[in-house]
Amino acid sequence: MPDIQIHNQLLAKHNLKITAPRLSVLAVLNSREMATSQPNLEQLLGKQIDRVTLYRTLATFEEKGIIHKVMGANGTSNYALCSTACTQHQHHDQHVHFNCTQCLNVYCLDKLEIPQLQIPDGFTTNKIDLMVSGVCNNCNLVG
Amino acid sequence: MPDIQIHNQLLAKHNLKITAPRLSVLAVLNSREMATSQPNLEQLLGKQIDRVTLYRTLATFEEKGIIHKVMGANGTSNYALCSTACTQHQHHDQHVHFNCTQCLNVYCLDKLEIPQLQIPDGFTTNKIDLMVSGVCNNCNLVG
DNA sequence: TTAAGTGCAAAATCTTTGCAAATGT
DNA sequence: ACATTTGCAAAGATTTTGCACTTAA
Repeated sequence: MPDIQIHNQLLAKHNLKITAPRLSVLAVLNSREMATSQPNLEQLLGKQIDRVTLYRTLATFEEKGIIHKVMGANGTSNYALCSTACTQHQHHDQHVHFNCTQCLNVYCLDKLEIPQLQIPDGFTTNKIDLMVSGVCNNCNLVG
Repeated sequence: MPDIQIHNQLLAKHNLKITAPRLSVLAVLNSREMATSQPNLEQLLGKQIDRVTLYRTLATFEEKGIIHKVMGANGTSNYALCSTACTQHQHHDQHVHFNCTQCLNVYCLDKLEIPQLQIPDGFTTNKIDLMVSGVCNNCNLVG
């Protein structure tokens, strides 16, 4: 099935109207195998979408569970398409992320599970983020 | 030894002049056993320090290795005094943090070590942040 | 004395809000 | 037709920069 149809269905499934800006955000995110920062998205989308609409689109998508937000080590938000396992109420994003300090890309290290932790009594856990910072594969090659 | 003397020495050790704003920042950070957000610091310091000076003070302290910055799950910066083990070039902050989604405080869970990870070939690791989000001790009692 | 540090004002960013026009269903 | 969504403009918030005045050493 072509991507465009998948995206149409995805929007329809969440009672969102199928509009050009939304489809272009999905297309860009789908084309990248890593989480993409907001400024980066803006650049990739060019004038296909207004800056404000991008903010609102990302917020809506996150609420609906279509994408999830990963915080970079520098405090910027990065966005990636959710796997089908994500729902509106529970994101399945429990793997390690890697934030390259040079290209700023955020990689999902799906292979690495987040280890079990012994949280102190009285504390309730909702989410665990494990972010490794350093230099990625690509940037190490380039030098 | 009284705190003020310790703080004087700390500043002197890093070739920083001993000034009122810097001492008040140290005093506040010292009085709190958890990492404190920038807006929170501003509030706690009141008009003891200009907002811009606070930004600059925190930046200087971080460079010198006097404090370290912990990113909250929502992307805001939180600051805490470094243990004596921190140097300018290497922060020893390799423990788990807990970010309460209600009071927004960031706790250092010193007891919990960050587990060893098998990072993929070609990637270089500089820093590992493990942030648990949820509801803390206190807020669970009140809530 | 003098280099470092501070505070104010102002610029540059980043993010949100209000509202009229456009658009999908 | 009508509620949703968009884009612009403008407000708000956050962070940085410039520069003259102050202060620690």
